Amino acid sequence: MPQTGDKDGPRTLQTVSMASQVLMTLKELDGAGVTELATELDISKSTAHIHLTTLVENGFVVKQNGRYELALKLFAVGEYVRSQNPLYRHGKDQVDELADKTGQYVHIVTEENGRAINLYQVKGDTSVSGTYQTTKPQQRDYLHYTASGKAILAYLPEQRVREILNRHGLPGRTANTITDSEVLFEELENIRERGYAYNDEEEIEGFRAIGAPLQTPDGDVLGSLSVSGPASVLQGERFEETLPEEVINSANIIEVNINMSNRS
Amino acid sequence: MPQTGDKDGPRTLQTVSMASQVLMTLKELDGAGVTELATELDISKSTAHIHLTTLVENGFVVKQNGRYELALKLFAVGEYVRSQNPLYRHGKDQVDELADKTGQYVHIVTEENGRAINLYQVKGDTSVSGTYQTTKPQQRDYLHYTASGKAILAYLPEQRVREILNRHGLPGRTANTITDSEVLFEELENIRERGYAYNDEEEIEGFRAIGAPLQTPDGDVLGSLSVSGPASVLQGERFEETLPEEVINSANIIEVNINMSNRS
DNA sequence: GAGTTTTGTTCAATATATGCGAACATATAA
DNA sequence: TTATATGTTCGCATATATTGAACAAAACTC
Repeated sequence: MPQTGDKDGPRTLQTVSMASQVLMTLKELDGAGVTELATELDISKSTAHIHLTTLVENGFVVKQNGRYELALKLFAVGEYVRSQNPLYRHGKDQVDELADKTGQYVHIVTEENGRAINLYQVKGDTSVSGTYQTTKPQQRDYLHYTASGKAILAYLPEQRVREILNRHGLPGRTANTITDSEVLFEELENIRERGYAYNDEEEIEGFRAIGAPLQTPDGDVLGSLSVSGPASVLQGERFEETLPEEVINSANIIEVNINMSNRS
Repeated sequence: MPQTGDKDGPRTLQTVSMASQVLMTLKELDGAGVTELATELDISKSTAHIHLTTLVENGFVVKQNGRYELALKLFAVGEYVRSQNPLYRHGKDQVDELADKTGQYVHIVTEENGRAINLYQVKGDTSVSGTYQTTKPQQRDYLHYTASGKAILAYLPEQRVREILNRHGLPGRTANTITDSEVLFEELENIRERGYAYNDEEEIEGFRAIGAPLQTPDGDVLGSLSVSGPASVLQGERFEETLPEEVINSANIIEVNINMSNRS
């Protein structure tokens, strides 16, 4: 059958799509052997083999003690991609500064294909130490249960928000996670009125956050800046006045930095 | 002709190799349009187009204001790859600590396909501020003109070192860069005797470094740990005694951490 | 803001690269 | 050692990638 029944929309190269799946499967499985991969993707061993060989030849996969694993080249490429990102380039210093000032976690987040990408994060020195950073950083990257994510959603065209919800849904995480789209839209309305977003233990029990959007002069969201920490610290006036102000301030500075760099 | 004249060694999927080239070309060009890419890779516009479309479908490329660029998904994948790396997992904390202690730059470096990969780096607070970090971090990643790189080469089997030299050569950077392979092999001998490597302005004028290998109990090199800073600071007893000791100490701790995690 | 050039996208046809299974090779287990 | 699983190579049939040409949409130009 030509171009398998998939309703892929545009015509695509199946071999390349398979190669992409191979990469993502190696990520899922933390590396794999030929047979394992073939089973997982439901292809023949020979096909799995030639895919892996090709990816090795191109440096995206390495064969390490008998297993095929994603290569560090991907890390190098990824670093390049981040370094090209304007939000990262012009926001990094402010993140460092804000983390210093607040002592909490500070993140710069952006959105791609409806998912959150953590461009840069720093742990201020009064924020939870002792709580170990899990090795798998929570790259679970939904937008609806973080302050950064909601700050982005709030300033995205409603149409796009609906698309994202259809695509990714609103999975729950804690008792406070917003899992109903009507509730979410009300929340986004509140965020727009307020100018920044709260996360009140919606992702992790005991963790709160404040997130402000980063926008272009004509109102497009580029991403967001957030501060997060234990609910015991982010509370009272600090949570309602001081921190929001500081986050907004830093966000404004980043916005200015970006605009400056766009003038020639 | 089946499998074009290329002497690729093993049989590979040309479509996938082309897709890889597309990705790397987008990196080289900092993004490109369809025609530009087609010209660069000497393929038809339609082929370039379907490749790009496929990579977009798979999330590795995004179309941003009319140009195709590498997607942040690659950054996310790259972060995952790094997080899986034992050297990073068990070395990061030591890097932070050593940067604190010395006040200089500290790097953890490893090798892949004969090139250096900077797994993690931190700038201690007394190291050059004012000198701006260039936006393109010097991911030029040759092994022969850095302390980290030479520390790795010194403990790699000579056969592999020769392969690497054949593959990548010994391009010069400063007046001090070693560009002759015989000189390099002598230097590697010295490093083995000493137990650590020096970089005396071989990469950047005015910059020195000290690098120690990170090895498994049976002598395989996993990577290296290095401290670097201005030649005006890295000099005298500090350069010859104190810092080497501190680097070696930290390196040993990392080695132990890794071994611990391999038991059971 | 019409005309012109460049760039992006779609399509049908054909040659060819891809995916498969079977056979062989190598590694691991019993 | 034999047995079992895993990895690798090969030839073949057929699905599929590449192409050029035609069309569409931008982007300049004046």
